[in-house]
Amino acid sequence: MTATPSVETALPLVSERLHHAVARRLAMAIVGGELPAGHVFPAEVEHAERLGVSRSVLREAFRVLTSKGMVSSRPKAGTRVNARKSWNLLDPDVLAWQIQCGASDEFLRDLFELRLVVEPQAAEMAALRRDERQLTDMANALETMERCTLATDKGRAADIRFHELVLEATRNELMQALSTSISTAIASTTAIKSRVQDSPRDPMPEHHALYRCIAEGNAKQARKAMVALIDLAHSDTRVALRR
Amino acid sequence: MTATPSVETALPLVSERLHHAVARRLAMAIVGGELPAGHVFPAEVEHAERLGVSRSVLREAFRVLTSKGMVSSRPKAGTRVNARKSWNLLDPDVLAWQIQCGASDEFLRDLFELRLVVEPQAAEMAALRRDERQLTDMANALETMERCTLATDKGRAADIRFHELVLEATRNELMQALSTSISTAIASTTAIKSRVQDSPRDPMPEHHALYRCIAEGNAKQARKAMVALIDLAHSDTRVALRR
DNA sequence: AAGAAAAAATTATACGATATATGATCTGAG
DNA sequence: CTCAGATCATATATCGTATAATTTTTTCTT
Repeated sequence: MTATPSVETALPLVSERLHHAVARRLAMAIVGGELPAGHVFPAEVEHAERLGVSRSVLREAFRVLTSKGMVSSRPKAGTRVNARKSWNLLDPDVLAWQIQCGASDEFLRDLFELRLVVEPQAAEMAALRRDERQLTDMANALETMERCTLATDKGRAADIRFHELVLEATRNELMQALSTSISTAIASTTAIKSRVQDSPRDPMPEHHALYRCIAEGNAKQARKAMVALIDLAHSDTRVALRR
Repeated sequence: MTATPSVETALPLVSERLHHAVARRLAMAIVGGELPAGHVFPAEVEHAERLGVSRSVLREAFRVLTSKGMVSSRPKAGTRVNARKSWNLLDPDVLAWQIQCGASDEFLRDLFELRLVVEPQAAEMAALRRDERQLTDMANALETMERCTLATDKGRAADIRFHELVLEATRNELMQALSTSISTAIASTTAIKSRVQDSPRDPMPEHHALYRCIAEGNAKQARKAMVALIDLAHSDTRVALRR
C-alpha cells in the first residue's frame, strides 16, 4: 500500500520558476507605481534581452499578468499597464505582491473593511451550518494558538486556520474563495503588530467567545463576536502603525 | 491633436488569441467535470499535437490556468488538475467559464448568498460616502433601465452598471474588485429569468427606493432596500428555474 | 482639398527544434 | 526499515523563423 497522493492540496512549488520570478518582478514594479497605468513596455525582443531572459519566458510572465488584469497586449499597440481599476485585486498573488510592496494606510483600511463585510456574516452562517468535524478543527486551532501564542509562526498559522475554518463552515464555495485573500490580510497585519515589541492585548478570550457562539448555533452573537475580534485587530494594527 | 488614448479602460481584444481559446477549452472541460481533480494531462509534446497547436501556445494556456489556481505543473510530475478548493472562483474568467458551463443550483445559491453578504453592506457604505457625480450616474442608469426595460441589452447593461456604481461608491478598492464577479452573476441570472416568457415583477420601484436611500444618506434603509432588491431577484430566478 | 483605398511598418503571435534542470522513482547500501 | 545516490521522463528554458493583426503612412480617386 503506497501513501495516497494528496489530491486535496496543491503543494506550492519548491523552487520558483523563471517566468514566475519575472512576473513577480514586473508586478512589483507596477504595484509600486514605478510603471504607471498606461506605460507601454518596450518591444518584446528588446525587453527580453534587457531583462536577460528569453522571449518565451517573458511572454509567459505577461500571460500571468494579463490573466490577473494588470496588463493587456495587442499586436502593434504593444503591452501596456492597465488602470488599477481593472486589476483583480482579490487575486491572492496580486494581494501578496501589493502587501510585499508596502501596503498603504488606505489599503490596510480597505482590507479591514472587507473583513468586516465578509467575516461577521460568515460567522453567522457558520453558526447555522456547522458540523462536528469543523468544530473540533476549530477547537484544535484555538488550542494551538493558546499553546504557541501569536509570537510564534505556529500560533499565527493556527489563527489564520481558525478564520479559514469559519469561512469553510459557511458551506459556500465563493465565500471560501475569499479565504486566501483574507488569510493574506491577516498574515500581513499580524506581521505589522509583531514588529512593535510590547505585545498587544491578548485576543484569546474573544476567539473563545466566538467559538462558543458558533458551537451553540447562536448566529446573532457569533456575528457580534466576530465584529469584536476584527475591531480589536484593527485598533491594535493602527496603534502599531503609529509607532 | 490626436484623440487621447483611453488609459482608463482596458479594451477587450477584438479577436481572441489562440492561447486564450485553448485555455478556455481546457477550463470548460475542467469545470464541467470532464477532467476531474487529480487528472494528469498527457506529456506536453503529445498533448500539443493532439490539440493541434504548438507547445508554446499550450504552455501559455496552462500558464493562465495555473495563475487562476486550476492546475499546477511541475517537472517530471506533469500538469494536473487541482482540487476545486484551490481555484480562484471569484476570478472573473473562472466565474464566467463556470456559468457558461451550466451553473448548478447550488452555485446559483452561493452567488446570491455572496451578493447578500456584499451588496447590502456596500449600499450602507455608499449612503455614507456618496458624491454628486456618482449620484447622477446612478440616476442616469435608472433612467436608462426605465426607458429600455430589462428585456433589452441596454436595459440589462444599465442594471449591472447601477450595481457597479453602488460598489464604486463604497470608495473601497477591494469591494470594487468584487464588482466584476457580481456583474457576471447578475448577467447570468438575468439571462435565466428572461428565458421564461412571462415577465417577472417589475423591479424598478425597489431600485428607485434604494437610490433615494443612498441619495439621502440613509445607510440603514439603504441596506434594507438592497436586501429587498436581491431577495426579489433571487425568488424570481428560482421561479424561472422551476419551469 | 478631402476622403477612401492601398501599402508599409511595427508589433505581438505562433511554430518547431534543441538544450537544460528538476524531481519522482527506483536501487542499493547501511 | 531508512536514507543516499543514480536514472530518466518531463516540464522548463532558449533560439530562430514565420505569420497575423493593427496602426500609421502613403497613394490614389473624387
